[in-house]
Order: sequence, then structure tokens, then C-alpha cells
Amino acid sequence: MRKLPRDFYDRDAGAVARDLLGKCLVHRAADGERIGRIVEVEAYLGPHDRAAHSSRGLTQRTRIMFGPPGHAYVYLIYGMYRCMNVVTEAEGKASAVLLRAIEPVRNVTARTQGPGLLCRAMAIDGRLNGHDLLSPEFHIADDGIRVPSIVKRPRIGVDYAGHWAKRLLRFYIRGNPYISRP
DNA sequence: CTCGGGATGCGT
DNA sequence: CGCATCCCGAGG
Repeated sequence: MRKLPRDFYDRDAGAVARDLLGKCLVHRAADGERIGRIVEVEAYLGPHDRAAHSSRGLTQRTRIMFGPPGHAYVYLIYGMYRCMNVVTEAEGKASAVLLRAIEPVRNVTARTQGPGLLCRAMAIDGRLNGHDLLSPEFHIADDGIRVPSIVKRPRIGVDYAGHWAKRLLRFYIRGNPYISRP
């Protein structure tokens, strides 16, 4: 397992999103190491992307998104679930990749289909917002698994974003049983 | 300060 | 389709 370097994240969010498929999310929580293979993601391109949180500008909530690449942007949604993003590109670009689904690998329950369930299964909470993903306790690693085929679709739940809602910025591994909405 | 709504998930 | 549950961000 090789931890992804800073350079991996310092690229276009779409490219990072596609390349994250098949990689392993590792969280060494208090009660043990949890690992899940990333099988579904969405790219959010920056302030010009009306579906992105950063399109509202730099706020207390989105400050991590405006920061340097390779950090976790974790936020609360609907008052009950967390969603985890990976910050991409240079500081100030405010682009990110939302992790939408993982396949259980180690110490993770089978209910991981969707960004909220993913965070619950991986024990990711608000304290991890802003966490450096090059750390030993929370990072993403490559174990050499190849992804055979990638499906591109419009992003989920962003109908308010006008023409941006139609962009094919959701990516998932074709045929994987852990996709949130095939 | 109020207030509307959300990158969700679950039950009906 | 309704609802849980609460922070965020806009507006007064």
C-alpha cells in the first residue's frame, strides 16, 4: 500500500476524481483501522461551478475547500450526515472531489453506498475537517488494483445548479455492487 | 436576529 | 413523497 503523494491531489479535480477510483481510504480510528476501496466519486470544479460549495465564496464553512490540496473537507448535511471531500488543485482554486461510495475492505460494515453512509462506516466526523491526507492515521493509498471501466454520469442532487447539473462529473466503477445509485 | 434550504437516507 | 435534524448563509 503506497500512500498517495501531495502531487496526486494537485491536479484538475476531474482527473483526481477518476484516479481515486480503486484507491483505498484508510482511517486509523480509536477502535481500529478501517479501510474502504473508493468506487464512486464526484468532481466539483471550483467557484465557477454552481454546484460546488465554493461557488458561494470563501466562508467559514468552505475555508478548507479554498486551502491547499490533499486535505479533507468534511461537512454536515441535512443535520445528520457527514460528507467527505478531498481538496484538489492549488490553494485558492477551491476544487474538490466528493467521496460517494466505498467497497468494504477492513473493519467496515456493508452499508457504505452514499456519502453519508460512507462517513458513518469509516467513523469520519467533523473533527476530521481540514485534516491532512498525508498523515498516517487518515490518508488514501494505492494497492495496485486496476479499475477496468469507468462510468460517467451527471452529479446527484445538484438540480439547482443550472447547466452545471448536466456535466458528467460523477464517476464510478462499472458493475461495482456498492454504487449508491446505478 | 430570523428563516429557507441543503453534494442524504429511510420509511411509507 | 415526507421527514429527521441543524448548520450555513443571506437578508433585515
